[in-house]
Amino acid sequence: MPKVGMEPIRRSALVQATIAEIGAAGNLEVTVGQIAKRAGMSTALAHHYFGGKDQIFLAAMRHILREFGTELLQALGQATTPFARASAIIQSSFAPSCFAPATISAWMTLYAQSQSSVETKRLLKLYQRRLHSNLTHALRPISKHPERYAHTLAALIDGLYLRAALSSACDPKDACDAALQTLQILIESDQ
Amino acid sequence: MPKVGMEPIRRSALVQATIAEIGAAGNLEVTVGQIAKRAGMSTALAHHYFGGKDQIFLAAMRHILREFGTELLQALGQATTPFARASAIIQSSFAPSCFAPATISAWMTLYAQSQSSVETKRLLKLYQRRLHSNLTHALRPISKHPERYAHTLAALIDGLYLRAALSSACDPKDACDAALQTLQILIESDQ
DNA sequence: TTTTATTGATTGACGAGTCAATCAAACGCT
DNA sequence: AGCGTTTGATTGACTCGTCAATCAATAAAA
Repeated sequence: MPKVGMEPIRRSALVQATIAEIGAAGNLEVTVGQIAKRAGMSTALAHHYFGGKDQIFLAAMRHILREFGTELLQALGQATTPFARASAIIQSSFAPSCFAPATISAWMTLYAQSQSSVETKRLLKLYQRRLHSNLTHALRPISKHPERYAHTLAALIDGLYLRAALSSACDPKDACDAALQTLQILIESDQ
Repeated sequence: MPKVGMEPIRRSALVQATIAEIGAAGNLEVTVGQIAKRAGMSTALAHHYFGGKDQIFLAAMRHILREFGTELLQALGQATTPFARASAIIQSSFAPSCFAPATISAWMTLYAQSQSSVETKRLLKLYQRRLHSNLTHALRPISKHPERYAHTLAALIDGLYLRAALSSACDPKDACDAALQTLQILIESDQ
């Protein structure tokens, strides 16, 4: 029953299916056919709307980044003190949604692909810049070295995420606590 | 000119070629044909010695891990104080050899692949366990929370490496300094 | 003559992207 | 309301390329 205005629906369905399929596979070895099937359409249609496999993957990456961005923004909105802002950034980074299998796989492939795809690298840098800038802004009123500590904390968040995501032994809660504690220590250290 | 005892030479050549090829491509989209060509032999021979593509990749990963391990061991041998040991671990993690394009790509694919390959995951966990245990051992005499700080520092190292490796803006030296400084702060914090 | 090294050629599978064709809604005209 | 036309949606079938893996054959040491 072909109706008009299918494009946004189809695109969104494909993005969702891509994320789900990446999550199920654990890596990028996912065919357009699989994605299209999960999204309930033919491969030809997927190509019709996205042009190619790369475009589909990039759209999925962008979707995840955007979702994370809005979540973070919301958390920041509720924070009143600078310290609360920094805490909110950390807590958002370890929110349950960041640990859905599909999200983890997407992040890992984002890192891996950024070596060979300029557009992927651009996306990754965008995320890193935002995180850094948010942290710097939060730390400025309460630290003597906002830039430097922002860099350290950003890296710490990424590293803790990596460990929590990849080793089932270590859970998100612990990672979050470790980051928060380090924030505390860093701030106390330059009183 | 078929001689006897070619196996170790061929295997080593293939591992080298694999790393070089991964580095050139920036990801795992590398064919057995490319690897074999670079190593100066036919694809059939590569299969003959390794059995399959996966085995070749795993051998390359193991090689990188082993190389890193010996480098670290050597640095640790020259350290006399506990603090020097911790510093040595950090400095080894940011040694120039860790930033060769091929090594970076291999690390990233290691993370990405660990989601879908149990053997790769095993390798990654091995590295993480070693790093953690080395750090704990170094920190025990100089910190009240060796385990906890080891975890934090290990994550910090990974995170800083990630950023230094992926963004050309931020170089290994800065990353190393940031880690060393954080080590200092952590230790001072529980005096 | 047995074992090891070596490869060219081949196979079989898989997957991205294309195309021509179909179908139905919307649109415009009378 | 009736009728042709355009436009977007949709797909099955197909092409073309790639690549992992295999095999049979050759060559030279041992």
